[in-house]
Amino acid sequence: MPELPEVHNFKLYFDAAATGQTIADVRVHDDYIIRNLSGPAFTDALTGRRITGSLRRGKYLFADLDNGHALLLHFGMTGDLHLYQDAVDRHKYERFALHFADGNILGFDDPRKFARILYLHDRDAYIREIKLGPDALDITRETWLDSVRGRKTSVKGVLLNQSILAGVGNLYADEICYRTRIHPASRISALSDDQLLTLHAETVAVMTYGTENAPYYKNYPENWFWHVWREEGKPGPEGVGVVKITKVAGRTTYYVEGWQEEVG
DNA sequence: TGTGATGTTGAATG
DNA sequence: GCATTCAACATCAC
Repeated sequence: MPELPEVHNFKLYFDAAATGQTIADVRVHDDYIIRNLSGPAFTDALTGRRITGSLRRGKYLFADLDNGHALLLHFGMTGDLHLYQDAVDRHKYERFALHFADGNILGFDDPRKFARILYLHDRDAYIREIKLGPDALDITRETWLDSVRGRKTSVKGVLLNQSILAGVGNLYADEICYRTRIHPASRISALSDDQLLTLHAETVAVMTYGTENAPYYKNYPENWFWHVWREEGKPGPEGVGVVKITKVAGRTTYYVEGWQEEVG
């Protein structure tokens, strides 16, 4: 689920469910995903706190607390939020839940346990520490060009690098490459400035479209590239080219041979 | 039964 | 120190 648009959706859900709420209790069922505190310490740190707001940057969602600290929610591959009132509605893979003073319960579900939950004393210091790049919705052309120049990796390797820009994941990266007709395995250094700017513009456009219209990947329009064209050897969209599956930057990658030309 | 999965990290290498 | 690559993480679903 969670690339930038999905996490944007989580933020909307979180704000409606949690902002302004006071945490009356925290129930931890499995503290594996809480990376810097034990379950009991996590409960101690959060109990009594009020949630004052949230900040999304890339795929990272930070909940701000009334003591100036913050709670990081990173959803990994399978993280999800679930608001409910009755304990019987708890989801099977809930790992912990915030119990609010008004009786509502916000569960954090994560079957695969790749999520990362951290209690942070200083949210901004943490963002600097992990060198999280500018949000993919906001990155300027100048910043993009500056941070991409001199790199030797693939186009897809750049798009997935959260220090260069935050928020693009594996599926959107393929979509962006398809739309720009750039082969994902092309060396970024082999692209012209025009191509780099096209890549930037399409990245922002796809992320913007996603946040506004398709916050959940299964709801994408039928003509979105990777959503439909996921079979090796199939003709590409509108009969152009042939769908190929390969690995780029360590991730399964779909592209259309004859439509996206590899350079460099 | 085996394989792959929307992500990140830390170790290894250049 | 920086850039890059890649296995590892834990578990489920097909």
